Amino acid sequence: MHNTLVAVNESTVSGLGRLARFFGFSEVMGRLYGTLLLSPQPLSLDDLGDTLEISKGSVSMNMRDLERWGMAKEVWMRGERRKFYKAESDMWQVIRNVLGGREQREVQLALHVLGESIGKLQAAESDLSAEEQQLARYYLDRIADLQAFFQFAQLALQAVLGSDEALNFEAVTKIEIE
Amino acid sequence: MHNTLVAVNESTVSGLGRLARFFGFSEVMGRLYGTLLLSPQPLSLDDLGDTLEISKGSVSMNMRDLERWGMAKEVWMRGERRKFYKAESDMWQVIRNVLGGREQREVQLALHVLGESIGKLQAAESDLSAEEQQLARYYLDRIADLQAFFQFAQLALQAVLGSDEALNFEAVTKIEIE
DNA sequence: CCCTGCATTCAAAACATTTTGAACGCAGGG
DNA sequence: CCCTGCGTTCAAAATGTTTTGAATGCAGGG
Repeated sequence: MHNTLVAVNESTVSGLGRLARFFGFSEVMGRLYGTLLLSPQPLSLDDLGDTLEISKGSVSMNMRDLERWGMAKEVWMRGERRKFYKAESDMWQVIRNVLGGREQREVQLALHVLGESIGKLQAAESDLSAEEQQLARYYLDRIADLQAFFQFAQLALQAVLGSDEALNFEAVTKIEIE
Repeated sequence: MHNTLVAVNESTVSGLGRLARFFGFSEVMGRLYGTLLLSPQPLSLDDLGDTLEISKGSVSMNMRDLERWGMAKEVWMRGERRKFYKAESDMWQVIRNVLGGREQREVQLALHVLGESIGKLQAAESDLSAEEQQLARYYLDRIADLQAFFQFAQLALQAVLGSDEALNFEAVTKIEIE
């Protein structure tokens, strides 16, 4: 195949590997996604393993993750016993999958823990010495800052996730940070 | 110290450790930041090492990173030979430091590489067989999608970074994704 | 009901990252 | 000019993660 096509393919695949790492996925996942994205035809697990020079086992496991995240889909090829995959090429869909799954969970967990901490500190107030009360107030201030950050993140996520086709930033234009 | 204060401290510190991992930093960085954030007084390297039960070397290296990212600052304590640190408690400042440094670099690098790929494909077009030309067009479509994603990310980053005190999402309300 | 061609699993190996602590360097005090 | 107390460095060790490939499972064809 032509030089240029190979070079562009490689730099795109490794760029997507990099992007995957950046988002906390494995690099191989990104490379598999890139390979599928640049293939007009669906590819089998063997195709993918041969192209990227990784073992069957690794392909299998990483493809499972790609499917879990909605980044690739199985395609049935008539007359074929093997599994074939194609990339989910709607970027915004992929982004929504990731944000709506992992990131949203993180934010909600954080807000839950912070809320609990505030509750505990308020409930314990009468048990505390004067010195401890002062520290408790200090903690409450810091925790309120963290809470504001995560609340903002939650609103931003909802703005992205709340739309069907496109992102809707108008929903967050109202947010004010003092 | 009171039970509740200890518990809240621990859950906040480990939550910030988790958040740090999430953003691609080391967990210890997050824990150091959390410890400083919840301390009304600046802390020395030894204080930090004792509190978190990590070695001097690790404290030293991680604090260097925290400083590099503008998450902690050195504080001069009169009559003290040791270094003391306090957390940068303005969350939005911290966020801008991280987004403006690491993330922005990533996005710009990606846009650069994608632009180069497009250029190469266009320049090579006349060298390609009919079949290769078809593939090149396919590549150009996929790459244009990636480009749109990163351009969007760039605009979003600029909206966050362009403001002094607060975030300004109005700057991105105009963006349309088809 | 066996055989074949795949996909999946998982323990071990390879690899990568983080942590440690001993050695070193440096500044300030005496 | 040495001594002390601290910070930093860095190679080795500990730990964590990813990859591999042999074993296993499973479905469909004959």
